[in-house]
Amino acid sequence: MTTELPQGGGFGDPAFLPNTQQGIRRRNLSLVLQAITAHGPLSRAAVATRIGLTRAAVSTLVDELIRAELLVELGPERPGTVGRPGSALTVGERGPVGIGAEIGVDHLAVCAVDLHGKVRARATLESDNRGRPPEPVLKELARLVREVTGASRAAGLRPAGLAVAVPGLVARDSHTVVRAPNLGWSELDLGPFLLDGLPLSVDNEANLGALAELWIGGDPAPQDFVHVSAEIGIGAAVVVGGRLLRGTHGFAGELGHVPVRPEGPACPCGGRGCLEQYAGEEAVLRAAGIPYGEQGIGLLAARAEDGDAQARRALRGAGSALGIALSGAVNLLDPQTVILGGALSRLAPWLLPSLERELARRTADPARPKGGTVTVSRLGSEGPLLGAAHSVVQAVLDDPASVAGAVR
Amino acid sequence: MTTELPQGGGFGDPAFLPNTQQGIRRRNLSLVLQAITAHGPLSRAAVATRIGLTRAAVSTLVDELIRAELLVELGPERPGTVGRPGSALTVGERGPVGIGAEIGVDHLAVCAVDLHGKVRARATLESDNRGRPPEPVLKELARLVREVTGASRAAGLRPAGLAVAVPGLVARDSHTVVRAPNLGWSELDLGPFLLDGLPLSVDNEANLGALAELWIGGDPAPQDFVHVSAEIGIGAAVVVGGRLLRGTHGFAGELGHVPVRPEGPACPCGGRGCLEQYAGEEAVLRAAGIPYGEQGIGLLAARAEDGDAQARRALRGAGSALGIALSGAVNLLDPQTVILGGALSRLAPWLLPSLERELARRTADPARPKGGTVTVSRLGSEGPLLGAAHSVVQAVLDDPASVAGAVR
DNA sequence: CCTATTTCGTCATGCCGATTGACAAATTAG
DNA sequence: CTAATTTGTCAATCGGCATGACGAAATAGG
Repeated sequence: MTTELPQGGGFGDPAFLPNTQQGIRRRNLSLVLQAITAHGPLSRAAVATRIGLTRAAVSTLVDELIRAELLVELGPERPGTVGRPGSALTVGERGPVGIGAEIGVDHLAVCAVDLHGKVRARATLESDNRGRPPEPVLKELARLVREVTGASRAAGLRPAGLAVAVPGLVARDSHTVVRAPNLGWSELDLGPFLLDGLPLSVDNEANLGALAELWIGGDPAPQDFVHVSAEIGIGAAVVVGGRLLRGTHGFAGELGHVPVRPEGPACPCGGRGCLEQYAGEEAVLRAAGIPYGEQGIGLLAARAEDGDAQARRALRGAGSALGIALSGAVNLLDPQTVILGGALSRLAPWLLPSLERELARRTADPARPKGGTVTVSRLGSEGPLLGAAHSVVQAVLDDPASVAGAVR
Repeated sequence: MTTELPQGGGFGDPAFLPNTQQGIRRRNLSLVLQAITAHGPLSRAAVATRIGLTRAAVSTLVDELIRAELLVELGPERPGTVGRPGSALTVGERGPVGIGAEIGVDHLAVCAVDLHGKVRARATLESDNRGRPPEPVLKELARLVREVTGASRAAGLRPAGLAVAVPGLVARDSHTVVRAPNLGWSELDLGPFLLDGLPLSVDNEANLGALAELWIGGDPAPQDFVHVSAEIGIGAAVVVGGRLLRGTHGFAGELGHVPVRPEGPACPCGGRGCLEQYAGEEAVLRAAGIPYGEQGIGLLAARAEDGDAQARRALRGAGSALGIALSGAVNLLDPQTVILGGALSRLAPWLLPSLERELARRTADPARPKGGTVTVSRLGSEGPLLGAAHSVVQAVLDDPASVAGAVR
């Protein structure tokens, strides 16, 4: 029998540490490192007051993190106030990096992100992966990963883990893709292809895209939001208190099947009038008079930009439907913001007016300050890839001892 | 400047403890106590393996908790296996109690709950509080509180705090009722009336009702659920990972204004076709041919029980609308269960069939095991009162040191 | 019945790690 | 230039968990 508390799995879900001496030490290392990554260069004294420890205690923790190359000393701060200026600490340029990978329907991408959140290396490969057998795709991806890890190591960086974003459902705490309809994959264990020494985690791309918003989406990054993307169907990811809500069975975020008009057209899911029937890729393209296919969304964006009335009408309709569905979510969750990500960020200019109108009038509670604001992701289609890499970085921040390893 | 981490407010939200030696001690005391309250009588060894500490460490923690009268030793366990049997520990009968109070539109109630979750004392007063000025109501409530605390002390119990459930909106981390439409109160600070030595917290009754389900609702209690109640409007409380989701502005759970039919009847909130227009008290009573008034719900339940066709039809319709709105929530959140609480639990027999039908067909994802199950609260209208008392108990469990105080 | 085995609770000891208090260093205020 | 303030570090201390051994209390097996 082991502990009863929530056992973290995958990256980004901090593992449970018992309150033993070593556990405390590890947590304190994490607190110091997180304080410094989150709030720019800080002195030891500033860290100490922030996390509630004494300066002396922080000093020893910082020493350990410096030895592990996770922190570097920048030297004396600009003295602004009375007293001896502190010595600024920041995360190292030569420490660990997280490797993120993305398997898209028409591309493969890999990147390395350091503790600063900066992309330090990347590799991309255009290739139509729809219906292709998994083996060659994964071999190509493995090659890209080796390329990026090689470049990272050459730059003095240490890859700390690999996270893969997949357009499909992934079994919790496993490397197995349960089903990825757009790729035509199912029940596929990625471990054999990608496990070469690096810790591996696999997750859904919508989840990772949302986590990217949480970690690098804004300044300050929102902690409670609904992130809507439309890569496969219409997915939403709900982040509450800085934590991704995955749902009891891992199916949270099925915004596409929220009812918009209860007696609307039948949906393959068994319901009627689901959001996907109004704002799904297929429905919108049909309304815009564009054949359903590979380049549909790009074509739609181009036509809307050109002022094509039919395309714009289609997007207005989709925006209204999204607004209706999201007003339910906003009423229920009262999030800080709603973020349009993925392909939706490109279409946002034409979706937003009708979306915001519906949302505003349906969430105008007498006591509510104002209807939740809608923002457009700055990350766009980069979200899942960056989120994957950052999930590895986050795992390092959550437990620096695991990567500092046997450093003295 | 103090710490940056989430600072708990009110009961039930564990305060942040820094990772100092004392902080560890306090957390470990809490872990020991929580393990024992949650999982029946346990031996020291069982607790140790559960929380990941050594038996020796647990021994000292248990000693401290016994000195504080929070734990008692029951003596040797029934030996079932080889080895010396452990000494069973359980929470004391003579320790602290949480005092819960409820201000309803037609009654006042106060109770005392011990660490076992048992009600040890209670006092109730029927009185129509609609539109009554707050002062006399609160004076009566204060009298009931004194009655219950007095009875508790006489029984050797120590009241550890007072939590008040109010049918309205409460400002976060304050004692101030922002507005309680059914009572006709607004901007009222309860502190002056109820602060007599006991720590006070005030919260919305729907929130406390949901927390009651979390703490004493079932065996095992669900950790992720949507709790629907219909005391003022139609409120829902979302519990995720054992934590109540309050929303950025504290307005989470406004299920009543989730759109059911986007072009339906106008709602005072500014939207159209909100759930309240179909399943709100006023709408249902009108559909059932019952005048809107004090005893409306009771009358409705009675008629439905008698087989009144119009009443049953009204409830069927409300059930469908609830099912549609909830299917949105279930698709988005993938909760373990949906709980019908408060007044809805009385009406459940006639709401459930249509509700479950809508819910099942709209959440039948190919990959989803089954549509979320709907359960009816066992607590019924007792939920908020019990939840209030339990929120105090929970605060004790979260930081026993705070109440153990200067014990040796 | 008696012994070996297993598990429990406790004790003395040790060690890890945070706290305490003091100090030199580096800055601003006056 | 002095006083005041803040920083980082050091030595000493102390709190608190780990370790290992012990007696106690049960079962298993001959």
